[in-house]
Amino acid sequence: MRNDKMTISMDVVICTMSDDELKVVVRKRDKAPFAGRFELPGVFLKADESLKEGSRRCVRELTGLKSVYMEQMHTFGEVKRDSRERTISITYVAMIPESLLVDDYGELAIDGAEFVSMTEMAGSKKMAFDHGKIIAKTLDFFAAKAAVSDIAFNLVDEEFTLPDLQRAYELLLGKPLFKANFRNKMKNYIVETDYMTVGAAHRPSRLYMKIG
Amino acid sequence: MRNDKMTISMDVVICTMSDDELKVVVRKRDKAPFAGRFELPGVFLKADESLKEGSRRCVRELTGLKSVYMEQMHTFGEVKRDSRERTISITYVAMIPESLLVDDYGELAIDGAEFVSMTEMAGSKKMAFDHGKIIAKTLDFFAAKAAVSDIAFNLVDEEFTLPDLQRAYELLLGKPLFKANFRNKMKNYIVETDYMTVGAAHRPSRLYMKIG
DNA sequence: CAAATAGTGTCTTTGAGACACTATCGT
DNA sequence: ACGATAGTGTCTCAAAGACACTATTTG
Repeated sequence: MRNDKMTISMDVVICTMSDDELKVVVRKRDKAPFAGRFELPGVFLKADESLKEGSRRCVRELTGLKSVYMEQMHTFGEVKRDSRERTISITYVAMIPESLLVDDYGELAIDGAEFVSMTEMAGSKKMAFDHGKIIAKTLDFFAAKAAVSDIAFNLVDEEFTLPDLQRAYELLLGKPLFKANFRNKMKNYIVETDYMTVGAAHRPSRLYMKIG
Repeated sequence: MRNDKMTISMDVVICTMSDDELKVVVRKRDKAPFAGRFELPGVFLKADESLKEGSRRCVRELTGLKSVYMEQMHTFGEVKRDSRERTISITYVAMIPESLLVDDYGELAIDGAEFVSMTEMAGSKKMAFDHGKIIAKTLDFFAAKAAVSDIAFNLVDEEFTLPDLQRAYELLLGKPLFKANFRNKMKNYIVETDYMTVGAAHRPSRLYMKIG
């Protein structure tokens, strides 16, 4: 019986919401193959760590964050997806509120990494390897998942405004929602705090928190 | 940089509907570890085949069937899931109408394999390795998927009765459905044929086909 | 005041859920 | 006629979808 061993890469689609867009954290490759293109952050799985540990290590090494919402998304294994060597990519999705990723100037606070628009990179040749395909699949994953779960809450801070939460839902679902309907539905899952946003040139927005 | 290589096992949860239950095709192990327990059919992924090809090969070698509905489900990679050697299990789900699997006596027509109840094996210690956990996860996968897609059609023949299709939905969703409501909803996705079931000691049932 | 965004009231339409009934076979 | 399963009609209620309105801030 043949028993070919292979390299396992744990790649993570680290997503956040910024400038009314879904963004993903990427690095620019400086070596062949695909020099100059973007790649998803990834690590090689170690012999003594589980998939969850490996993907968490990837996020931790890059962002310094330890408790981040993560979920396994899909495993990619086309024979030639990496021209150098057969590599299986087990991909996880991470969702992080923007506030945890940016510095005081609103810039991504990770050396050698940057935010790029997910819709722009979905299926794009600007991404190295099959990473454009991975991002495209992530968008499908989001649309399916946001319709039946709470994942949108992972894109906002612990205290959030309803307009912000609605934007998160809309970006994940890929379609606009009616404000009044959205707010009615959310009523059951949130509680108001006593705080309001301040300083904007329009009516202030109340801050809410998630229930459960 | 470390780059540990690992063995990849493609394991397939081959499901069908039989005796008003979801059944999965398993083999009884005759060697340690877990001798005497059931295991899911699986193959080791070859260096020159994709994940899809590997999982299809598994199904083909076991059943002889070539065009079967299959979908990637989840990848399991706990360090000690196989005591002999670190093995990553990339699991696919296959759904096959019972008629394609059984002989003239209604018995599973595969040497050394048998049908067992999925609900009975979900999380059970009767399964080798973490295969009980894999089956449990498959049931969750089904419940989520059947609510938003047509996978249930994969459990019935090309021409099927509505009572049969409803049973498929109910088993996948894990809950009973109201007949009248179910039929109203299905109206848009099926067409009637001119044929009816015969011979049963009750009113005959019309055969339908899927649209699209 | 105007511009901009936050937030509410309410109508219509759709579909989920539920129940009761009728229909047609074999024995 | 009876037991069994197939199939239909219809009511209710909750949620989706849609629109129009009011409210509160800054400049």
